[in-house]
Formats: sequence, C-alpha cells, structure tokens
Amino acid sequence: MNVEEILTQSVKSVIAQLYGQEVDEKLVQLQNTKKEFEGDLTLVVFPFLKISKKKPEETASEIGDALTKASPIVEKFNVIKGFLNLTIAKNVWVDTFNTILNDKEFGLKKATEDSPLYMVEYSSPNTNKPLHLGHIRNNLLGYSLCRILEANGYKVIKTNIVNDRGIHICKSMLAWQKFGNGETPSSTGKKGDHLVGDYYVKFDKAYKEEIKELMEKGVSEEDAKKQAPIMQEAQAMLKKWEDGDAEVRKLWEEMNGWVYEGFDETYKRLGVAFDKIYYESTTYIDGKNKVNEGLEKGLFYRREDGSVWADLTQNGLDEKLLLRADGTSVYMTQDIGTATQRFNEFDINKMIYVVGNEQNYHFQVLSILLDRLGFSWGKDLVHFSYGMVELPEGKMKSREGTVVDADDLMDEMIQTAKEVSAELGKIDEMTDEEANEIARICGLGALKYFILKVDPRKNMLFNPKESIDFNGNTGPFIQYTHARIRSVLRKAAEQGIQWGEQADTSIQLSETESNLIQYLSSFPNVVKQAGQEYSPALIANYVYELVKQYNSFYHDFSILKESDEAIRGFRLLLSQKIAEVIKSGMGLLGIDVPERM
RNA sequence: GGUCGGGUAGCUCAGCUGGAUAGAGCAACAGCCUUCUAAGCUGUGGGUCAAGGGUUCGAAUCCCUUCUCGAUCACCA
Repeated sequence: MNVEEILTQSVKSVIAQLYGQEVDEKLVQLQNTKKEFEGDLTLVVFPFLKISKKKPEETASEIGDALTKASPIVEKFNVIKGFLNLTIAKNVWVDTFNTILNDKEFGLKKATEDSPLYMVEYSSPNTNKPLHLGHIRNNLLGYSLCRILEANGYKVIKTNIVNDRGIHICKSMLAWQKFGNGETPSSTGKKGDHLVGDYYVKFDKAYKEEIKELMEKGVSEEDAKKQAPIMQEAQAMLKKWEDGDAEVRKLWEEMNGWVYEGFDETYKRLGVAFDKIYYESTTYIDGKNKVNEGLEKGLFYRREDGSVWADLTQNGLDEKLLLRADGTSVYMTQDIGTATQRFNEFDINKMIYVVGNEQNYHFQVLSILLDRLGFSWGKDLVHFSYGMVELPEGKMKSREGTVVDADDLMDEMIQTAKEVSAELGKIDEMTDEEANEIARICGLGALKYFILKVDPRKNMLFNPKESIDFNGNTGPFIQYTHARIRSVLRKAAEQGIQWGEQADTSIQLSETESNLIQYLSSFPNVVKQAGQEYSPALIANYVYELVKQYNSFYHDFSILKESDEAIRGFRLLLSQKIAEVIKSGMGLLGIDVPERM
C-alpha cells in the first residue's frame, strides 16, 4: 500500500469513529497539497459536512486531530477553509522510497498466462505513396499505446492492415507503365515508396490534363472525369487485377515489394514494429464470404440490383452497403474480412483500432456489424480516434503536394539536433559515430514527444517553418535530464563512491526531496490511468513534471559534494531511480534516452 | 440539416471522474556557469477558461441554449 491508500483507510476509520458513519471511499478525496500551503496531502472535508453537521473548519480540525493521534504517518496538520493539509512524517517518505527501490520493474506489470489479449491495429498505409506526418502521428500513438498496455500487464499483438489493392494502386502502376521507362529503386537510388508515390502524382497530373482537354472540347466536368482515357485504363487494370491477370499481378507484386522495402525502412527509423501484418488483398475475400454468410442467416438483405445491405435503422443509423451489385467488396467488407482472419487466428479479448477521427462513423457501424456477426469483441471494440495534423495552410493533401513527408521530417529533425549539439559544443569530445547516434535519439525524441504530449483527440498544428523546439517542454529537455543524472552517477563511480541499494532511514529529508519521492511514487498510478484512458499524453506530462521537479532539486542541492555520506547516498539513489523512471516512462512513448548528450 | 469532436495567455498546449488565488513551454524582459552537463535554474509581465443561463457550499470541469472551427453523413479506401 502506498501512503495515499493507507491514509484513505485511516480517514475512513477516523470518520466512523468521530461521526459514527461509514463513508464511501470515493468521498475521501486526497490530493497533493498545493505549493503555497504547508503539507504533503490535502483532504477535502466538504463531503463530510452532512455527517459532521459542523462548519468546514471545525470538521477539518476534528479529523486532523483524530488522524494525528490515530495514524503514525501523520505528523501534523493545518486547516484552511474546508481543506485539511496533512504533513506526512519524513521517515515515511524514506520508507516509501526504499520500497520503490526494491521494485525493479517499478510501475510496470508483466503479463501472465491469464492476462487478456489486446490486439492493436495501427499504421494501415496505402501502398501507393510514402508515409507522411499524419501517419507518423498514427504510428507513434499506436506503438506507444501498445507499450502502455503491455506495462499494464496485458498481452498485446501489434498489427497492421495494409491497403495493398484498389484503384489507387492501379493508378501508380499504370503511370509507371506509361512513363516509367523501367525505372526501379535500384536503378534510380530512390526509396521504393517514394518512387511509387512519384508515379501516383504523375498519374494525377496526366489525368487532370486529360480532363482539361475534354472540357475544352465541351464535355462537362463530371463526364470528363469519367471519360478520361487514363482513368478508364486504370479501371480496366483493376478489373484485370481482380480477374487474376498474370501480368498485372506480377507488376503489382513487384511495385508493392518496392513500397514495403521503403516502409520497412521508415518504420525501423521511427522505432515502431508489428507482430502480425494483414493484407487487404487477402482479407477482402473472407469479408465477402462472411457477408454472404450473414445474408443466409438473414442478418443482411439483398436489393433487387443484387447489392447487399445492412439495415442499421434500429441502431439509429442508416443503411450500409456491404457488397456492390457486381459482387465486389467495399471498405466495410474488407474490415469484416480482416476481423474474421484475426478472430480465427487469435483468442482476442479486446480489439483496438488506431484510426483517424474522420472514420468515427465507419467504426460505429463496424462495431454493430461485427457484433451481429457474432464476434465476441465486436460490440466493445475500441476506435482509438485521433485528430488530424494540420499545417498553417490547413489540412495536408497528398495530391496537392502539401504534405510533410515522414522521411524528410525525420532527416530534418536529426540534422537540427546535430546542429544544436554542435552549437552547444557538446560533440567536441565525441566520435562521429557517437555524435550521430545522439543526434538521432534527440531528433526523434523531439519529434515523438512533440506529437505524443498532446491529447490524441485534438487536431494539432505543425508549422514546418518553426522547427520543433529543443528547449522547455520537449523530448530533448527530458533526455538531457537523464543524461545529466547518468553523468553524475558516472562521476560518483569514478570517485569510488559507494551508495548501496537502500537509503539510510535515519536521514532528514528536505521538503524538496520528500516531494520528489511523493511524485515518484505516483508513477504506477499514472501508468494505470494511461492504460485505462488509452493516453500516452498522460505519461508524457508525468515525465515532464518529474523532470522539472528534479532539475529544480539538482540546481539547489549538491549530490557528490554533500559531506554527509548517508544523505549523499540517498541523493544518488534518488537520482538513479528517477533516471530509471524517466527511461521507462519515455520507453512507454517509444522514445530513447541517451547516456550522454 | 443530422451526428460526433474541439474553442483555456500573443503562439503551442496541460488541467476536464466538480475543490483552494486557472498551469507549463515558446516568444518578451531581468538575473544565475573558476563548483555534479546552462538542451538547465530563478524571477517579471501576460487570462471575461467562446458567450449566456442552470445545478452546487464550490464550475474551465456537469446540464441547457447560442456562437464558432473541424470531421462525417459515397456502390472512394
């Protein structure tokens, strides 16, 4: 039990004793005492006024009196209005700290055989263009969420569904056939996903020209879009693909292969990974079968033209198309198919889809459909819905070229990190290799933290002209504190200082130190809450606050120069543990921390 | 128009399961490096928490209305 839990029990029994009534735990509101008041924890007494039938101040004093007598951990108290500020005995904080020290996996739970299995789908790229900043947000959120769920003791399968078929893929393929002259990633030295993306853009350019020409001949815009020869060719190609045309399939496999190589590189650099990858080109068939199965069971209905629909009016929604009149699948069919494959392969307890908020409606429908089809986790599937990344000019649009490319952005961040290091004179004594590695860690740290610290629901703004900061509430700030602590610990070891594994319980802690322990002790709760709310931002904010408090301590107190050995030992242990928590906290965000920088 | 999500300092964001005088960072200004890493620390200024009403001892937080921004409501994926 931590201090807060012990205190909650004490408060309950004291109130029962004073006023002869059991109170619900929820009414015992303990919060950290605000800086401007004396004390560690504050009990809000307003909820007890009905029972005590006395004024707030009086009630608070009574409870405070009784608590100091009843609980050995409460040293003293003061009352301000309805707030009872409790000062916890300093030795309690040392004990708390020693307990934390003993816990090698502090705040992180391990999965057991019986742990629920969570499957998290994220990334979900199309194979016709490279990844951009929007995907970065998706990947970072998805990966971090997996880490957080693992830290909460769940079994987690990280999964990706690749949208590897469809008209958009045919557009790139066709443009490559027409204008490519046999270019390949190895012949051009270009990353495969970028090469394919270039042809997607070329298709669009050619398509627009054709539309323009047709319109000049007097064709309406709507008709021109349909009649444009290149579009008709793309559609013909899609038909061939569906029919299994050997030549088209071969080209498709080759070009997708290029893209996968490119994606793998980007994923690796971003530091994300998957346990299982699904491909739409195989799942859509299962989707069709599943829909037909549902049709036979009378869950869906067929219209006169042959198309298959789900009636969702009883759920307050519309009707939804599941199969076209020609029998081909739509987006929803594919997601049903993917779910089928997953369901057959894994014993899933919870399915989480990390997908942008533009698809809220889609997942609302998917949940109902999966539930109807008998997927146990369908009803409670989680759509981890996040907002768009916007540029100052507005939304990013691939076809208009207003996208921030993932690879470019990472390059820039790492480059900037290197420049910052150089300016600060940090890399003078480093090998090139080490300097590059630190630039990589810090550049990516800045990017990841920038994205993960904000509430996923919100749209966020990214201004490419103002580069992401390296000072203040940023990744490098946190990384720096870690590096600094590690440096102190290295110095201590060099000087032959031994600091043991436990803090001496006889030492007198300062307010700053006990506050640090108090804040440190809340890490497991933050991890738990982040898991319940699916919120990497909570972790980011916690680590930032911890680091800020530590920096202030670091500035005001000597560690190595402290003459009292017991206190010096404690400060070294405290620093060490905080470095560990920084590392595991940042680890939950998928951010590395360097030993020096 | 229906549904969903936003609106907090000049800018980017915390806080939202109701609690004390609404917090950080950036930007601006003023200090702190012969002492453990100054990517740091300390301070100053900056707010009608979109507006109005309600519930409550207490509202940025909950409820209602309005304004506003965005997403979505495809035989695109």
